[in-house]
Order: sequence, then structure tokens, then C-alpha cells
Amino acid sequence: MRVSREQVAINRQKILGAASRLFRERGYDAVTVADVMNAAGLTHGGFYGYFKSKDELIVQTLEHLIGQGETGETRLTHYAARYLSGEHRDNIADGCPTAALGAETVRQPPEARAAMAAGLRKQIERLSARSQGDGAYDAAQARRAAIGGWSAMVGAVILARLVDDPALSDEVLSETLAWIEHQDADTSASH
Amino acid sequence: MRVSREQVAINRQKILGAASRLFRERGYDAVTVADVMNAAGLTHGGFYGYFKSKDELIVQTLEHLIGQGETGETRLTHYAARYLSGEHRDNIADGCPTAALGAETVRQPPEARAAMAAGLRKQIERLSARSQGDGAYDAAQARRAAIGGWSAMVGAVILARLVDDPALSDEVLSETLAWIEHQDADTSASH
DNA sequence: TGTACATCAGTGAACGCGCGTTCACTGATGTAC
DNA sequence: TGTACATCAGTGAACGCGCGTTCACTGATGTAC
Repeated sequence: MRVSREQVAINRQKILGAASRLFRERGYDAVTVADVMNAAGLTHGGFYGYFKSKDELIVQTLEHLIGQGETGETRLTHYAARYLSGEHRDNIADGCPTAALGAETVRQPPEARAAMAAGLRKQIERLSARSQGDGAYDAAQARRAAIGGWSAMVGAVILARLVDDPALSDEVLSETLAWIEHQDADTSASH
Repeated sequence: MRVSREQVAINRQKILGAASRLFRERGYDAVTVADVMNAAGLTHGGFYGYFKSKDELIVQTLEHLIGQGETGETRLTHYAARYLSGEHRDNIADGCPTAALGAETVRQPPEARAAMAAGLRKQIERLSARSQGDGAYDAAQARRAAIGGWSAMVGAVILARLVDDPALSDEVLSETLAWIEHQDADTSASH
């Protein structure tokens, strides 16, 4: 049964939203086209009216995820405090796409990697932008802190999710946060 | 055709070796049982004489990888210099199992996660063990540096492999290394 | 040490299942008058 | 504004393929005498 243009646009968003959650939760391979369509309230046959292939869905889902620009905190240590929380670790379906899918995206189509790379650039710039008033602060140093801090955040969340012992998992998050904070305090103070 | 006991032991090692490389290179799902057996010089039918299932192969491969204790450098910054090199980034098949497979192992059997968790503990201890002669050096601080530094290494290699722009990829590696070195110098100097 | 038989590692065909993808069909939407 | 027809979004059965796993068979190894 045909459906209004407006509904088509809504359904497209529903499909991308469902794929965004499912891919992060289970990885690309373990999610079927039927899974995504069912989660969006449709049947699998209609999928190819929206996307040419599952690969194209992967690419567009990543672009969708990267596109929805994160708002809010950009200061490194404040950002890290939220990123390295138990809530983020435990909510992979709504969490950072890089931590959930970055490692497997290496083996995905070039367009998928390109979307992830664009996200990384964006993230480095976001975290490099220091507050006003430290004009003397070296831009190169801010960029270095953004790259190093971001690497540590992504790695720590991956490790914390991997580990089966809750105490060790918590320790990875809290110690990495403390390490980033220490680094940041030191760097900022050096001017 | 039957084969000597000795040959069986050799074949088992060949299978684990082939699986070690293939899983890191392509991920668990994209590697078939037949791929592994062919790479080991056998045919797929013989697989179930060695392992109960593909899942068991995954677990035993991880234990095999974790088990072969890394020798060599344990000082954080020296270790990081090798880890954050272009060679390591470009040789995923022989590289760090955590960087290659850590993220997807979250969705694998509990035994697989347990093997990875054991590897993490080992790695934290290895990198926490400071050289003799800084007895005054705080053990908690060494552990923090090991956890933070290791998170940054794993994250950076994953990001560097993901990114399609070679310049940005190199920058992620070198800046993360510089960041770890800076952190370490500062921490060590504080005593 | 030799011989005869039992064992069992490896082979390759076959099975069953689930997945991505296609397709004929349905019926509501959009459009032309 | 109403009516008649064309369009096309969504459905669900079906297809083809590749994968994990099983199995009957083969022939070299291991063992008992």
C-alpha cells in the first residue's frame, strides 16, 4: 500500500535511526536488513526502495550519525568526564559511534571509512577549541591534547566494555579520566 | 589418511596461527572455517577433529594470542614508540590483538571476553613495572600511567587505521606518542 | 623385529539454515481533467 | 470540488548463495601378538 511522501521521509529517518542503534549494539554483520526494517516498523521487502544495498545503508547510517553534530561540552576534561562514565560504557546503542564501530569500519567500504574520518576531524577540532582568554595558549599544543585525549577516551571505553570484571572496568574509566585531567592541568599551567 | 601424533600437534598450531592472522585481518565474521583450514594447509572437514565449533576456535585463538607472552620493552614510552609506529598500524595481521579485535570481542562468547580481560591485566602490570631505582615512585601513579597510556595507544592505532588520509593517520600516531611522552616526563619528574 | 588388525586424522560431498536480494502483487496516494 | 486513472511504497513469498556443521569413506599410523 502506497504511503504519503511525508511518511516516506519519516520512514527513512526511522530506518536510519533503527540502523544507528542496531549497528552500534551488535556490529554490522550481526544485524540483518530484516532486523533494521522490523525495528523501523516495516517489512524487509521495502528496504530496497530506500537503499541500493546493505553496504549503502552502512555508509548512510554513519553519515547520519556523524552529521547530527554533537552539541554541548567542548572542553576536553569536561567532555572526557561524560565520555568516560559508566552510563556511556553501558549504553553502547546510543553511545559514541567511533567506540562502538570504529575498529570494524576499517573493513567496510571506503565511503564508510571516509564518513568516520570526517567525524574524527570534526572531533579533533571541537576538542581543540579552547575557551577564550588563553590566547597565548599554543594551538599546536591544544591539537595535541585533543588527539591524545580523544585516543585515550576511545581506547578506554573499548577496554572498559570488553572487560568482564566490573571493578577493573570502572578503574579503566576513572584512571584514564584522571590521567587526562592531570595531563590537561599540566599543559594549561605551562603558560 | 591418518597422520602422526606429532603432526597433529603441528597442525593444531598451524590452525591457531592461521586463525590468529586471519581474525585480526578480517574480523571474526568474515573469516570462514574453510578459510582457516586452507590457510593451515588442510581441508575444512577436518576442523571438527580439533575444535567443537567456530566459537571455540575464537576463544582458543585469543588464549593462544594472549598466552604467547610478549617479551621485550616494558617501559611505557619505549613501548609506545613501537606500538604507535606506521609499521604496527600497517600490519594488522601480526599486530596487537586488542587493537584489531577488542571492540568486536564485546559481542563474542564470555570466554573470549575473559581471555581479552586477562590480556589487559597482564598488559597493565607489564607497563606499570617501572625500572628499578625509582622506589619512591608511587605505584598507584605508575598504574594510572599504564592504564591511561595503554588506552591512548589502543585508541590511537584504531583511529590511525580507520582514517583514509595518510597525513592525518600519521599525525594521530605521532601526536599521541608525544602526548604520552609528555605525560610520562612530567609524572616521573614530579618525584 | 615382523605381521595383522584396529584406530582415527583427513577428505570432500552433502545438509540445513539464514542471509541479501528480487519480484509479482496490492491498495493508498497523487494527479489530470 | 469530484472523479478516474496512473503511480509507487509496502508486502511477503521466493531465489541463490555461502556458511557452519555432519558424515561416510580412505588410508596411514599405532598397537597387540
